[in-house]
Amino acid sequence: MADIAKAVGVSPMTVSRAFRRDTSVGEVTRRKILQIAEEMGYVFDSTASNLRSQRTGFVAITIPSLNNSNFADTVRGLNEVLQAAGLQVLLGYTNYDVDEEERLIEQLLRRRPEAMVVTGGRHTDRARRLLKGAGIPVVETWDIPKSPVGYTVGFSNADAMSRMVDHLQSAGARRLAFIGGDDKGDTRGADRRRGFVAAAERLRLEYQLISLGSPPISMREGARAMVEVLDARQPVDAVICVSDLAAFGALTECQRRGVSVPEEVMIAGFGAYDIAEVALPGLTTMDAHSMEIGSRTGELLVALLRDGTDGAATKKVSHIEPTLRISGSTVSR
Amino acid sequence: MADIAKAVGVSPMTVSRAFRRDTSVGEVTRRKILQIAEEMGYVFDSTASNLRSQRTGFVAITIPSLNNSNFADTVRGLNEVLQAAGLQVLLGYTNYDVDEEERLIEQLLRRRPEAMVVTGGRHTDRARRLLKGAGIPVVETWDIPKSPVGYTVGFSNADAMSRMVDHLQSAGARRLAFIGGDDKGDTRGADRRRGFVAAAERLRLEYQLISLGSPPISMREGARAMVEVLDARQPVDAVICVSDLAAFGALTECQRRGVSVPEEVMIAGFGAYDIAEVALPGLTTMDAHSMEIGSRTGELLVALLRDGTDGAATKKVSHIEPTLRISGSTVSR
DNA sequence: AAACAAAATGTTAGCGGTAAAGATCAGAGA
DNA sequence: TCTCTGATCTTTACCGCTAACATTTTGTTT
Repeated sequence: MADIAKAVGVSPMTVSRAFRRDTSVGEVTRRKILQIAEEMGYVFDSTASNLRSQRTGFVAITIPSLNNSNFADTVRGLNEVLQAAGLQVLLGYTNYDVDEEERLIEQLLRRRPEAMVVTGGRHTDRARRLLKGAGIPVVETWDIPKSPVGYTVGFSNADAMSRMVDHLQSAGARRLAFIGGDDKGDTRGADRRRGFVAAAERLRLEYQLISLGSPPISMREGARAMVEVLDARQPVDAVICVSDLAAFGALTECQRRGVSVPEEVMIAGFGAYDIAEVALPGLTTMDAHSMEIGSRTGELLVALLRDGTDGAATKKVSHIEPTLRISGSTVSR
Repeated sequence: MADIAKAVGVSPMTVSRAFRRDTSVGEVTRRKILQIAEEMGYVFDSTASNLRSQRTGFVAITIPSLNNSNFADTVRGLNEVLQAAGLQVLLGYTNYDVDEEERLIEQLLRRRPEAMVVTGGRHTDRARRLLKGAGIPVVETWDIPKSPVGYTVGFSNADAMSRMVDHLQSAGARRLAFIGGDDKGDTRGADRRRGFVAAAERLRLEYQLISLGSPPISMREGARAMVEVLDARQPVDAVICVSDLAAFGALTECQRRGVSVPEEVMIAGFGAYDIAEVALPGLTTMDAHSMEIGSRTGELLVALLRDGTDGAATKKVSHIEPTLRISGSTVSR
């Protein structure tokens, strides 16, 4: 900046101002400064700016896995809003592990983000302490924790699954199976299972639980679990899967065996992946509005960072109600 | 740090040292410093460290879309390697637009990343200038550009598609169709089409090109394109799609109409998405090793950043040969 | 005990921007 | 003509850490 200042014949401070929109610099001067800067191949150095102004323009987010298109959609929704507002997303990847999450949160806080987004409501004590002590807005997504750290943008996985069971019951299913991962790490999956069990008992339906390995659950594993279900002694009327990927795997396994869906067995998924719409028959699923979770979080943060935390118009909890999408895999036309 | 130094009774420099592993601090002192820091709720400030040491630990990457699971896999592979090496990925999202890419590259360079990864080999002149002038390792991925900016980790999309055409010809196809997006932005898609056309002409096969809208191409659009193909006057033996998603859409459209695959029409995709393996019949596809592109890029960068650019053992171009995965959609069992 | 090497710690001076407050200047109004 | 105001620009100091170099402490050898 000093070099540019010398070349243009102004003070470095004026050059600094020229690179920001909000400040008062003569239009002629600004243009000349930017032009000379471009000619000199100068690229503004945010690291210095960040330090002095104590503002980084970072928003950090931790997600379990980028592999999962639901979370990828959330990141996409978030990034779209934040990138437009000039904020840079810092992405961290916990691999469904709360200890890894804690490490990651600390790493990310060192970068002095202006806000922090985490997936889910379960964290280590130290992670909670770090988040609370950071003095920045914190948003927990994809869940409605009992005792949230800060803001929440999400829904109840248990309730959503409960509604799915209601649907299957009204579609005529009496004997159910739930295909999901183990409890370790994936709280959302575990919540869905809880919701399933609660609803099945409430409605006095027979049910069984098929547990796969650790998440993320893929299509192949869904197919593998369906083998187990179909080979079991007691028959089932409907299978609910933690995700549409598993559900699609289950569906193909049925087709491979000539088991007709939904006549002999109904199949439901979760997440409204593309595959649910395109599969034949279409998969009944619960649309959690993954992308909207991200964009709503982004909008919340942009508002908070613009107006300050004391802005009146900020609810602590944004509920995003999942939408049940009924399709051919649970209802025959 | 000054506060901690006072509390422990050492100089701030020693505190600074205690937070880094490489430096010489007495084991007792270090432990005490870290303990007091934890008690005081201190979180290391990277922004200051970055400025003074002129090292940020950032690696920036631009990708067309996070929506596309191939690119998401690449980011995952990259992030896994870099996160393990203590580097933080800065993600930017170009939306298949070179002007947006240019803006993004400038934004990212302001953060002073230590390396930059871009997708594809087509950039604006200014973007090339920025990349070359940044004085950091640059890697272009998912392509083998004629005049690369720096390093390359990728493959020839045209050659890969050409091999796919060879396969279909040897499987008996004589009349082909190619389903892809328009040329704007998606160079990889355009390259695949070029490869298709070249191979079809080399083998003297009849062919037609079906163009969809702008990328990313989804399953639904694949189905829509297949309608066009099946309704057309001239029949085809085989359809090649730019991606497995479109191919799966095309497959379901065939099933909806009772057109048997591969007997009446063969279908091939690209990208080795999960769906290719699980679909019934399985989709013949070209595995571009998306995740390996990311992890290889990560390893290259870690090596470069450790040993410096002048390290002898660094080839400029890493070719990752795609693997043809033949499945039921092009060969009947 | 002297001599020396290695390990541990301290001192000084920035890294490249910008907050805060002050200085200058052109044009408007009295 | 003079004051005043807002726009434009400058001065000064410092953000929180660490490179580079200086110094002290500890341990080892003869």
